[in-house]
Amino acid sequence: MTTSSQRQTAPAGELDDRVALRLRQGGVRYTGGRRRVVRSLAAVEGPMSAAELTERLDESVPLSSLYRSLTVLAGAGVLDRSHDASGVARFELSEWLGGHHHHLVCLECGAVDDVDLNEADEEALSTIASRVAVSKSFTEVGHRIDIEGICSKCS
Amino acid sequence: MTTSSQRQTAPAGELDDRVALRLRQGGVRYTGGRRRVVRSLAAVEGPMSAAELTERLDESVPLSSLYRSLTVLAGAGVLDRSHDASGVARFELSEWLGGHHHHLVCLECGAVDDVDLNEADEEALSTIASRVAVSKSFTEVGHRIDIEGICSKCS
DNA sequence: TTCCTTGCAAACGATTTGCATTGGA
DNA sequence: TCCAATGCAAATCGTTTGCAAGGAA
Repeated sequence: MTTSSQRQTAPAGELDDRVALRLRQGGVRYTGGRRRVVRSLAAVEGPMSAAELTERLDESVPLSSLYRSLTVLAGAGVLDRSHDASGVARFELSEWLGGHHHHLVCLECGAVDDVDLNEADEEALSTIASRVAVSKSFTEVGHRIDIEGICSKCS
Repeated sequence: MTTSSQRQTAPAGELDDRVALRLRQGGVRYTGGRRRVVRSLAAVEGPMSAAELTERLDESVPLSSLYRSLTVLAGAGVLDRSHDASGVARFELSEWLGGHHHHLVCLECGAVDDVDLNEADEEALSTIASRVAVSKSFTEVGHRIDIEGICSKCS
């Protein structure tokens, strides 16, 4: 359930500023607990579960509080929530913070790796996605390819 | 949580035969209950939850039995399990039975619609996916685009 | 003071499992 | 006959919520 990759990472301070602004606009505080959650997620690649997050946060945060932070952050659009193969919720920075990317999902160990496409591929994909959306009278908000298979560790 | 679309549907009998063979090879029986599940899923577009399935199966099947059927069928590779926005499991025929397709996910009502790509787009997408997989030493088993947005009913 | 946030414990809901019964090859 | 499949009820487990205490504006 670990992950690795490379991605353009903005300075930590700038990240905090952007999140703080967003939360303020939503009328909620950017408290220490929420800040720790955001920083933890910014430090890893791939979405994390609440359980994994508590391990990373040395100071033991009660799960209920953690879930509340995650819920608030997701509601404010700071985090994206998805679900792994076993249905457990996983969180990652939203695209406007963490960048647009896709997922490699290992069917063996469940690890999720982030990948960026080169510009040409990304554009080709976006074109396909928006064409489909239009043909179905669907208002596209985003798209993502999930590539399923077996990661190098498991094969 | 409903859905609509078009897709090549094989004759019901042939579907049963293919599933029966697969299950026999896996050493499990193709019982009446399992047959009803498979037929229900073949009759709709988009993945269904266990709860939705019980409604469709007039004869009231206990949830526990239904879940056992779904687990067996997914384990045998007859069904694919995914999860909706709230983490509830949804099942659909595996691609070798139901055909390769992609999903339009409505962020408002949660409906999932199936979409087929034209040959050219599908090939372009496959090429991108396999190129990514290779570059990450990942053994690709499959891929799918999820297009998120607002469906025509909700907008 | 006034709300928002946090802890703790209890409540929830989807899914799973133990066990006894039923049913098909 | 014999083992897989099924029902029912109880158990799990991730996640949510009620309520009282703590904190920031």
